[in-house]
Amino acid sequence: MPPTSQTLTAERILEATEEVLRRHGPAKATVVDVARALGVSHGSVYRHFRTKAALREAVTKRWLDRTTGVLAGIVAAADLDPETRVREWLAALFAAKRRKAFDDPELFATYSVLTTETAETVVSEHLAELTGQLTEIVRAGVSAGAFTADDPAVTAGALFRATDRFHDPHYAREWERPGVEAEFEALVDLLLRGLRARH
Amino acid sequence: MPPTSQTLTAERILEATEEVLRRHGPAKATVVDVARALGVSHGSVYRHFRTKAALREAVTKRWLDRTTGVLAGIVAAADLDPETRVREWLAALFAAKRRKAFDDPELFATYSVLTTETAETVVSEHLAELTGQLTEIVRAGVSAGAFTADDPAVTAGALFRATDRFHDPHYAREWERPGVEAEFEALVDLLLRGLRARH
DNA sequence: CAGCTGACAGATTTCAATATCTGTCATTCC
DNA sequence: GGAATGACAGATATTGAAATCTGTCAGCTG
Repeated sequence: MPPTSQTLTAERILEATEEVLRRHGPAKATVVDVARALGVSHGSVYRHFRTKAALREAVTKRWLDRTTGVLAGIVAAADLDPETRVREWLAALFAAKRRKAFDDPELFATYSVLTTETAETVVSEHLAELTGQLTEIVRAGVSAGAFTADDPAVTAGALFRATDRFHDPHYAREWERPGVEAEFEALVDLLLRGLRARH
Repeated sequence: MPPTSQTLTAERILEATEEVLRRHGPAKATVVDVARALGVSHGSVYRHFRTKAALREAVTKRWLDRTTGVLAGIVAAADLDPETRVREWLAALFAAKRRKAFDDPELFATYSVLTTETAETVVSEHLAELTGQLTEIVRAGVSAGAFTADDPAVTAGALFRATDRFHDPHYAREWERPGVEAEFEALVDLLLRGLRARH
């Protein structure tokens, strides 16, 4: 490992951590490994992250935030009609998760483990942000008269939970089974029928 | 342990196995323990179950079937209107799972582990039976003109998956959080709106 | 003097020897 | 003779000693 004599930043540590996690998996990735990969002593890593848990938490948050970013675009697309936006947002969420799980199964498994062991707050903030985005879309649909929803936040929560199977990593194995696409479509159809305002 | 000199049946072995699992948990429950509890040699257990896996599978099936039995009653109640039947069936499923998880958390955890390690077929047959029951109710609702559903089996599948969070043991921790009841109601309301036939 | 190092104590993990368990089957028992 | 036993081989789990890791901090370095 080259001693890469740049200044040591939190960002560089996170990159190295991700690399170490990819190489060794969550069980065997150590702070010493991360330090070695950066060509520094492990004491230096502790200057930027108080504990190993904090480091893992930060790298997990980074990973989760990447997905959030992708979806933000659909929330912003206010020109589309409400139904299409809900449909596309849910489809994009499913597609994003599935792509991650399929493209690099080991890294996905690694982060699945991290999300279960990491502080509750990181994950629940991630989920809160996602349902927040969905609430935004539902609210716009209600304003436009396309949807019926007493409380958009509650309804968005229901939509999000109803589609758990298609974004919760716990179900990742199911995502490659044939027919999932159809199951997803059938569920979203049902949900959108329930969401539609009666004329 | 008294040597209980009754004839050794598969049923008695299953009862003893459940007891041993309750006492020792899934990781430490051995066939030798089961035999000891029955006052027989472990060779006798192997006369009734070819492998330890088969024994665990049988005891798991027994446990799953108990839930299925409870719900069958609601399917049979053809006098209720379709919406009420769907609502009550889903509520009964949630209630049954939640009761099991709450009344005896350790045994519930034990069986949660067993269902993940046990042969895929036992669990998927259980799920198939449940969605079968739900299909029955949806089909009756369509016949009565109360529901719209191109294919009742597909729709029932969507309903079942949409409510995963409220019956999949993986989410058991969520079931004691305050507000779950409301979340459940909101979701079922949304689903029933989607299911209703347009007049 | 701000950032980094490396030695250190206590916690955790690894590893190999030991003990227990699974599954079989020749023999015993009723 | 049908059911149960218990000794056995190979597989799996447990244990405790040694190695590694986490987190701290006094001191070095540029």
